[in-house]
Amino acid sequence: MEKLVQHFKDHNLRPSQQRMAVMKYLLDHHTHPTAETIYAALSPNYPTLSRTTVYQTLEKLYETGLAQKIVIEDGEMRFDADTSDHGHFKCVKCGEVFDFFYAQNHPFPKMGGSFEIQEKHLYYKGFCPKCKSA
Amino acid sequence: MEKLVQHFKDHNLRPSQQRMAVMKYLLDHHTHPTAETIYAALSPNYPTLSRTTVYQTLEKLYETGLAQKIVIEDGEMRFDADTSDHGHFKCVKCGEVFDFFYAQNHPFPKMGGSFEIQEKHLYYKGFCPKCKSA
DNA sequence: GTTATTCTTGTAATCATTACAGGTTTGTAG
DNA sequence: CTACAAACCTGTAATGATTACAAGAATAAC
Repeated sequence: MEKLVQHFKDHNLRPSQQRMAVMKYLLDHHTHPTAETIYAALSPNYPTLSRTTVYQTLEKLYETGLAQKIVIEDGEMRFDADTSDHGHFKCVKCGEVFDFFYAQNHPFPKMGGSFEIQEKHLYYKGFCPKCKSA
Repeated sequence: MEKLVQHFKDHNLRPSQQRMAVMKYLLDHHTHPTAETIYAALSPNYPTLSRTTVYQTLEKLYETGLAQKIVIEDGEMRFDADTSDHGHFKCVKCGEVFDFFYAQNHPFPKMGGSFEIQEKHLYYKGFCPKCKSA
């Protein structure tokens, strides 16, 4: 937790209640939540919390590298505090998003020319085990 | 073109002027356009064309396998008539989306458990050669 | 303690996409 | 050829996630 506070300070961000709460939620729930989900979850404990704050906080977390944005469906931006190299699987039936991991040195297609890659995203869509058998 | 007409008929879809025009646009322009882009491009030639028709048509093309949906940024659904296995690179500066291809047998991470994968999406974000040098 | 900066809040605006209802075209069967 | 039904297209209105904005609150610096 101290590392979190320090990370915020290193980026000229204050470790406010709201920011810490959002970040803690992301660290505790590896469910790739949307801003709305986080807002709904925190709202009871932070009655004055604003949706806008959640959105702004998530954007800051993304900008400073504490979280990654996951865009699989249009109009549904999810966030993940695990910024390590991994992929996502979204079940088209239940909507749940699963992580899947691979070797650090897994070979990914290279790009010809002088493209400068900053982010790499890999995701699958289909049926999760539970929905497949149902 | 006859194949197109046949494909439509095979899926109980009529090869209407509008559908053919949208499909032709996708085949002629490998720029991963959005519905709005296509609408703007076709509108002059089809003055009565409706945005809704473009949206509905693209959805049909997706459903019948004539096109794929590309979601990289939230709120920006793009379409690609090339449904073969390939990745996309989006330049964060100019916004252009580039294709990149890889071997058919390129190894992709497998998923443990009994997940049923229907779609695979790989994309990168960064600077394209032009924007990088600028 | 005062002042400036950063944060948070709530409401209003945006904008891509979808829902809907009515009119139009196309295919089919007599 | 005619009429009915199904599929289509259109325009407007609604939706819903996200962002803009302005004002008040908290925090840091001096």
